[in-house]
Amino acid sequence: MKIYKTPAKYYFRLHHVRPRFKNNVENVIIYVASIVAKIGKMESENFRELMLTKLKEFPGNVNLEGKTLQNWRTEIAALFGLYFEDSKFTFPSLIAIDLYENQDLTKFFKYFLYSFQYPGGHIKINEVKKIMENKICFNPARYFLSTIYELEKLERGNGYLTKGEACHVIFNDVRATTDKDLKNVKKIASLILSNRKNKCTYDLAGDTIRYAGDILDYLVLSNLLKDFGGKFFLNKTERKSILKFLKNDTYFNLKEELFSNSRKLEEEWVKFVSEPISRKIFATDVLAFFAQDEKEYSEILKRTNYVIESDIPSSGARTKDIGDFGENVIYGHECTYLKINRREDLISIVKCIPNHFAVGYDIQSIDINEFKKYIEVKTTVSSKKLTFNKFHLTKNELGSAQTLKENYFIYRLQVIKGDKAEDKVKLNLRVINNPIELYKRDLIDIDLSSGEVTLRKYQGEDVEVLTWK
DNA sequence: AATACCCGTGCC
DNA sequence: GGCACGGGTATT
Repeated sequence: MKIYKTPAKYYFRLHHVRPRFKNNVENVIIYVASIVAKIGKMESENFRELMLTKLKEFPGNVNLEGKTLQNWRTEIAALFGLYFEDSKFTFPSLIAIDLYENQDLTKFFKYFLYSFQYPGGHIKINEVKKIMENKICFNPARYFLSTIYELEKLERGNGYLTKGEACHVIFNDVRATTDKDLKNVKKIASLILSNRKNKCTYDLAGDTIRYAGDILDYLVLSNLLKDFGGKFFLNKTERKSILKFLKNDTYFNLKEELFSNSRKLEEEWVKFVSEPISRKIFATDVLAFFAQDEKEYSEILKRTNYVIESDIPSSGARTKDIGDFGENVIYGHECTYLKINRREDLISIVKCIPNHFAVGYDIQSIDINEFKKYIEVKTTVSSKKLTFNKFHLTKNELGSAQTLKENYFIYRLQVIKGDKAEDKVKLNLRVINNPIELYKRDLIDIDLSSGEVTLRKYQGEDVEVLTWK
């Protein structure tokens, strides 16, 4: 057994900020994005203080040192670009606002990886200089995807990458990291194959493969790769997004003046990272979570009236969109509930209300005792189950909650796609009835001016999502 | 001197 | 073996 080492003359070790919340990255990011998006523009000094307070409030952080919390604050900003400062104020980035508005972590990781590259504003200027001196111009997600794409061609569809290969053959080898136009991908792929043929192993110790491994993990979170026991394969239902990555030849323009101005560098970087968001180049196709391959996916697509394997009656909404998907699932849930309880006569009363009516709820429904229900559906998309306990109600929704009282319901639906290839999509539903009453009884918090709801003593009622059989 | 990514080290 | 705390250390 030989250990493959990157040849010394090609070796250049790249690094990025190691998040100190890897196992909980989705929860932390959605928490921070919600805070900064809600604050908007704020004087930097006040913002820093507020952010430290909020990070201390994050579950498990009460006893952390001030130094550690400062590290959280700055590293979240540096790596994920959720906010940036000018000389006086701190602003939320577009990537944070988009996450806050759409509650879609899968999409968030696509945007993050689409732009994440070297050189970039996520590391210190002296590190950037070293990277420039070595002529590195490297978008790791793009390069990993291209390599797997090439391996697929070479191996008749059986293309995958391991963390060791990603690190030692790509991430730390300048033949890959200086390969701006992907001219060497074929050679890199062949090298990986010859290493496999020669049964080479890789040094997997601790931090060595940490950085490249993180990128592969983020690619899984963004639904572009599937992890089959340490072998990372392209997700066949995400062809369109993968092709966008392969075609992405935009690199960060590191102007000379940025070398002496770290704040400006950070600002330009966050702008650059957010730019694809303003062009809205990614959207999450929830149906893609339910299929294992393209064939299954196109079958699901054909049955546009249905979601999952079940025959949920459709509201007629476009089921590919997350918000519409959530409404559709809840519509099906309500109808099924009536059917199970032999009140099929009431099903025609269940209706989705188009958004432009702005009534402050998504679905009007009815219970078996003919008690009217007005339901606002809040949908999130993530890989792991979120413990996130904050959500936002608009002015209309708050108004409806106030006037409709016990008839008003919030259905919080989590679409959880999993992070292993064998994982099946799970739906998790929590129901909150009459939020204003819960607020008056001090069981939940509602900031009436911003509409932010925080679940505290009361976390909502767990309900099994019903599917039409 | 303070700040903020960097990263050694110990813990699970 | 992977991960995160909090000190390390280069930069502001």
